[in-house]
Amino acid sequence: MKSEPDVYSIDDLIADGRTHWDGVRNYQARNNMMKMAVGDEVLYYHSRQTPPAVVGRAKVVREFYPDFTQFDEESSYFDARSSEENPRWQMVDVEFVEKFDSEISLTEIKEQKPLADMVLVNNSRLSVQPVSKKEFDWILQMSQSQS
DNA sequence: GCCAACGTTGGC
DNA sequence: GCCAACGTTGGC
Repeated sequence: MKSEPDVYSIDDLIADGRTHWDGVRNYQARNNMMKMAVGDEVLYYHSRQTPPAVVGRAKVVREFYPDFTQFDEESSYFDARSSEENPRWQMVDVEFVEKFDSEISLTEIKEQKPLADMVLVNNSRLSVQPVSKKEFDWILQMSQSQS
């Protein structure tokens, strides 16, 4: 899961303990969230920083339910085409697990041959994307060997 | 801050 | 249902 650190960083997640992942307004990203189950592990990625990087881990603690910001006219995430009866957008709740001692930059990830097929490497625009177990474990390993 | 890549919208 | 125009994301 990607977040712009200016908007909601992993330190914000540490402070909150857990949070609802509101504001996803892309169908592919939404569909990926709808596949998540309680207990699923999440890599936490900071986009739009230099360099962009995986900065830690979280886990899913509540499966998808309607994103309330879509009904809030005050919110920038408001969607007039959505209704409570027929919501377009969903969110999940995630809980903080770990902040890596050293960030795993996108540059380093791109250097790893076993990670060549990661969605992160091939479709940089998707904000919620699937990670295979192999990829997940590989990145976790990288974070442990760097610290 | 720029701009390529991608997603969405809407006219036809 | 195609595709041009537009808006957004995110790496650089």
